[in-house]
Amino acid sequence: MASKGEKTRSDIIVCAKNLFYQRGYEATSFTDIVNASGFFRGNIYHYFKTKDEILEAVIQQRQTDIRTGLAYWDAQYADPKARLNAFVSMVARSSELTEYGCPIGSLNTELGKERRELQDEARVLFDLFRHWLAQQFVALGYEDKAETMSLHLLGRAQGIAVIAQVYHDADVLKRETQMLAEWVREL
Amino acid sequence: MASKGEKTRSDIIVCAKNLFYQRGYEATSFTDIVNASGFFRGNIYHYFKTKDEILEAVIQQRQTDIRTGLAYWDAQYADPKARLNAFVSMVARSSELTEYGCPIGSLNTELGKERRELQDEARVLFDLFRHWLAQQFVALGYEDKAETMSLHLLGRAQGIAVIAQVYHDADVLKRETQMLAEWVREL
DNA sequence: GTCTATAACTCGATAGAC
DNA sequence: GTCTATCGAGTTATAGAC
Repeated sequence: MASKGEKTRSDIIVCAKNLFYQRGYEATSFTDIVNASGFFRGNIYHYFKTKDEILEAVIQQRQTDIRTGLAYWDAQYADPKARLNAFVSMVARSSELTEYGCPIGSLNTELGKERRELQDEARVLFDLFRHWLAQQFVALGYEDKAETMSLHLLGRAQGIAVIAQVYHDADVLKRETQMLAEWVREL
Repeated sequence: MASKGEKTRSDIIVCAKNLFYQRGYEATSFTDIVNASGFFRGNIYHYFKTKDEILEAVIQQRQTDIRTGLAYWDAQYADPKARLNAFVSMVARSSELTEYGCPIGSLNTELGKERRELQDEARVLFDLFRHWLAQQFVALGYEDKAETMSLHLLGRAQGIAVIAQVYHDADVLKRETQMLAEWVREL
C-alpha cells in the first residue's frame, strides 16, 4: 500500500494538473495550487521545490495516463481501424475541449514559446500518441507513410481542438470529428 | 503628419505585439516591454493605463494588419481559388510558425482559458479570416456549406501550426500545407 | 499641455527560517 | 504549520523638458 506521503504528492499533482489545464501554466500561481489542494504552503514545498518541478510531475502523470489509455485500447480493440476510431471518439467526446482546448496541445503551445526545456518533456505526450497511431497505420499496410499519416491525424485533431475552443462550440467539434472519422473509414 | 506621440504609441504596440507572440501574454512582463521598447516605464503608462490595454491595442493592430492583407489579396487575385491558395501559401511561408506557432491561434488558446473578455476581442481575428474564406467558398458555388468549409480550412491551418510548433519542424509544415493546397485544388 | 523621466508604492508570490 | 524576508510584478505620483 502507498504511504501517506505518496497520496499527498499525487493529490497535489491532480490539483495542479487541472489548474494548469484550465488556466494555463503561467497564469496559475503557486498560491492557486495551495488553495485548490487545501494543503499548507510548506507542505507542498516539502514535495516540490519549485512550480516547474510540479509541472514536470504533472507531465509525468499525463504520460502515465496516456500509456494506460493506449494499453486499454490495445486490449479492447484488435482492429487498427477500431483503434483509430477510439482515438477520434476520444476527441469527439471530450466536453472540456470547447472550454479549455486540448490539454496536451495547449500546454505545448504555451511551453513551446519560451520554455523549451519544459516543452521537451511535454512533447513526449505527443510522441506517445504519434508512435501508437503510426503503429496502426503500419498494421493497415501503410508502412512507408505511417509516420506522416500519424502526424496528419494528430494535426487534424489539434486543429479541431483549437477551433472548438476559439468558438466554444460543441457543434463544430461534432461536425469536424465526424469528418475525421470519415477519413479513417476511407483508409 | 502624425504627432511624435503617435509614433511612440505605435512603437510600443509593435514591441508588445512581438513579445506577446514570442513569449505569450502572461509570460510577458511589463518590464519586458520597457526593456524591449527602450522607453521609460512612466512614458508607456502615459499611453496605456494597464497591460491589458496594451493587449487590446495589439489586437486592434492585428485586426488592421489582417484587413489590409485581405484587401490586398482581393485586389491581387480575382479567382476565389487563387485567393484560397494565397491563404494556404501564407501559412506555408511563415517561418516563425515553427518557432512560436500561429500568432492568432496561440493568443486565442491562451486567452480562451481564463481571460474570456480579452478572448472576445482576439476571436475577431479569426472571424475576419472566417468571413473572407466563406466568401470565397460562396463564390465557388458552395453557398450552403461555405461557413462550415471556412471553419474546416481554418481548423486545418491551426492544426498544422500546432504540430509544426510542437516539433519545430519546417518539413511537416511544408508537407501538410501541400496537402491543404491539394484540398483546395480539388474543390 | 503634451511628452519624458525618475521615483516610489502596493501587492502578492516565492522561499526559507523558525 | 507559522511567520517573515525578499523580490518582482503592475501600477501610480510627480517633477522636469519641450
